[in-house]
Amino acid sequence: MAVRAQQKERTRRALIDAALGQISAERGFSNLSLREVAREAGVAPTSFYRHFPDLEALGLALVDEAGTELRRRMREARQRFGTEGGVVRASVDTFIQFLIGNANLFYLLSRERAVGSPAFRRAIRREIDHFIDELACDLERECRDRGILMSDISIVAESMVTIVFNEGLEFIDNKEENVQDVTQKMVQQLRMIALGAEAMARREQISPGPE
Amino acid sequence: MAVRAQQKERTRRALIDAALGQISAERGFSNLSLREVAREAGVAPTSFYRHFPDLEALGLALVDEAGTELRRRMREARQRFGTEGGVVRASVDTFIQFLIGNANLFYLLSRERAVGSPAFRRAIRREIDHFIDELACDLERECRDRGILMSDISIVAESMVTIVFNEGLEFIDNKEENVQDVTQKMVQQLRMIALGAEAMARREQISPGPE
DNA sequence: TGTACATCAGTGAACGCGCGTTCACTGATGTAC
DNA sequence: TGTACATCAGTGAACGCGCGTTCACTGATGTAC
Repeated sequence: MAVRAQQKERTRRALIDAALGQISAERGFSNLSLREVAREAGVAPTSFYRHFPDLEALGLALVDEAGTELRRRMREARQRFGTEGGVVRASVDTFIQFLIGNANLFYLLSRERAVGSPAFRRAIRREIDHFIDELACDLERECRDRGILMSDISIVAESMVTIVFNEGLEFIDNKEENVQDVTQKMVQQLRMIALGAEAMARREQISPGPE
Repeated sequence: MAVRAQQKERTRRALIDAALGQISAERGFSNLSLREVAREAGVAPTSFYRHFPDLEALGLALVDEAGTELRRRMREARQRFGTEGGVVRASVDTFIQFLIGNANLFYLLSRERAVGSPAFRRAIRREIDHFIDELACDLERECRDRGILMSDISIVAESMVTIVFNEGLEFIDNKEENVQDVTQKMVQQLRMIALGAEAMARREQISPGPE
């Protein structure tokens, strides 16, 4: 059973990698063709069906891979961090490394979030929500450790992720920008949000009721 | 010369409207087909070429229309505003009205920003930059009027637009969310950024040099 | 106003092409005894 | 260990389809005199 299963897995990977390799600034996932993917993977078009019922299923596999890989990187970063500055800076650095090394996985999570079949969009949204939750969790811990009060941490995390995804997309789109500048710009925007959240918490402490 | 030019313009509009009408949550601009657009517009496929050299040219026309329409709306809002709260709230309301009434134009400006030909992406980026600049201008005036100090207004404006585009995209994707909730969420996030920018300006006043 | 010619938006037929999907088949791998 | 059968990943031929694009043409509108 081992040999056959291994070979099957190898072909599956080849299909996934082929699809991933064909995504670019010009072509989104929805522009891929089954035949082209199979060709790139070095198998007959019909072989595709031994692994996925259709292209959408492959898309879901790609989204899963993208989310898993991004989360893995961030988890690593979290272990490194503590020694070299706040969560925010460490996370931004890791994130930028991710999008440089895995531009196409990142495309999948950011650009394709709002186009395609409902299942596809839902899958991406789930990955992003995951990502936001983990950031919120880190932020909460950081605030507790440093005695900072912040308002609505989950919204703060959401804003931060939005900013970082957007800036990241812009970065891999214009190759001329350099890493330091993007990092700095992201950090500045995130700091602004963090400061805003603290200011908001302070206000709420003074007058807790709205209006 | 009048009749012929009018008829030509009518057909051109029909093509533009047909293309716009075929954009949806499931299909981006890059998934449109020339024949389908022509069919929807009620002309022969070959007629398309009397108006645009290819689909990309039509895409550029759509982007132009989207940007122009959005700017027109915001300009109107700016005249209304002053009586009923800050720029931020007025802008958010107008923006939400725009994306409800022109979901497909909004799709074009937000979702398609990072996919397609370089010229296409550049055109969209230009429209968004326009939008950011106008917001920055409003913010600057508002700050001056109310004696508020803010750091890096153009970055503030950029963050705000990013947040609002992203939240807007999420909103038209999940129809179940209601307008008040989205408005409130957007305003909260924008307020956080504004407060953060003020806090940053205060810090810079105290210790002007970085590091 | 009438006439002769020019322009040009819209057309239908035709092209070659790549697509997704089906089907029956092959042959290596796996399993039972 | 050897044999007979089952499984199943990968295949090549074939299908019908919609696509983008070309071409020569039509006939209404526009222009010059």
